[in-house]
Amino acid sequence: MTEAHERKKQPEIVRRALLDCAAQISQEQGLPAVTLQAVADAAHVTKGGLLHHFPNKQALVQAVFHDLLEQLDAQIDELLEDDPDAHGRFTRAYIRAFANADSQGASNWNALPLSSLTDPEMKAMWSDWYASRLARHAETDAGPELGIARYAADGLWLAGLLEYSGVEATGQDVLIEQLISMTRKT
Amino acid sequence: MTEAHERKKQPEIVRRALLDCAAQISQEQGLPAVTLQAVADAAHVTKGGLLHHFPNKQALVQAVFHDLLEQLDAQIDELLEDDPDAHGRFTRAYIRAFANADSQGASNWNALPLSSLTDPEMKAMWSDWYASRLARHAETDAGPELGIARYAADGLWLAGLLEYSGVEATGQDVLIEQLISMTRKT
DNA sequence: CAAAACAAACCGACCATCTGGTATGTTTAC
DNA sequence: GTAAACATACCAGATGGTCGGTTTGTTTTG
Repeated sequence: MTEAHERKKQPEIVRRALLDCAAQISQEQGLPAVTLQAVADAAHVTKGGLLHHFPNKQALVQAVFHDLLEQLDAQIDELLEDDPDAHGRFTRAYIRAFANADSQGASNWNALPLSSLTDPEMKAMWSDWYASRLARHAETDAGPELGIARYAADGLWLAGLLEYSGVEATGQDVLIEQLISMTRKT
Repeated sequence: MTEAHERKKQPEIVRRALLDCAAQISQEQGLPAVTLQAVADAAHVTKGGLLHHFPNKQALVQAVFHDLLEQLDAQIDELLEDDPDAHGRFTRAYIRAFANADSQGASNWNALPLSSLTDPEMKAMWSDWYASRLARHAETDAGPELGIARYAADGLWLAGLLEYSGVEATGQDVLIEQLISMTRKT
């Protein structure tokens, strides 16, 4: 993204740029548009340079996915800290994280996770993350009501991608708050 | 799919075969595997023959999507008839339809709808269908609780695709019944 | 009713383009 | 000076799509 030029030979910066550019292309034009050439061009590197950082395309895409997962993980941790209520704490953070990912423009959290269903390894990545996270919060976030709330958050996020983007955004905040209230102890 | 051979020059059958084969390939190997050649081979037609029925690949994929939408629509209508309770009738049918699409093997209802987020036209197809259907059942299926139930159904369906397929299928039926109960009048 | 005329259904070869990937060279950092 | 960080050149394969032609079905005509 940012002109990672001028400064010479800074592999970590280049690597970051590659990840960011790949994520952006994926969200703006869909995963099929994420070609080695396109990513390399966007990051002001040649295809050879790209393939120096990632041995093949699969590795690149998976790295992007892993990166997004880490961002999500971090954001959830952040939200967890600001929540005094114990019961359903993780579920609330989960809901809010996906709500942000949906509405805010800063989200690279679109096409990739969906299209990743094709790739078994990425499927496993998500499954593992979700399972481990759920295990960690078993004491506060078990129970079917909370599970439904999380599923609804997924559905809401999915719906956000399907809308004409913009239309009928009204009422979404209300729905999210209603989901949050579902996580409170009855 | 079926040997649409022997019987000569039956365009409607060939067209159906092409749609079915494309749908099957898409669900078994993901949408990127849906190539003109692959679909044509599977339907025992040449690429030229395929392109006689569909002017280009986009038209083919959109036709498949349209077809799946019609199937969903029909199944929902079926479920609607067997439901004596008025309030939340559509929402229950929606939930059950997606639950079936998820668990049953007969579902071609996987990769395509997801990957279709790339294509604006298919996005619109879904949006339009959903909006019109919602308008038709405005009197029985308005209200945020029912909306949440539907969103949760979406999320549940999505989760079904992400699982290792098989593991933890337990409890899913319970969750669905819980969703159904959410649609009853309070 | 048969044959000609037309149109639809389908085939097979071909092509321009793009894709991921390799192999090899050149530059920079330590 | 040596190893990492890149660039350049190149390729083999696949993909979507076009085009001319052939087969099959339908309609028209005498």
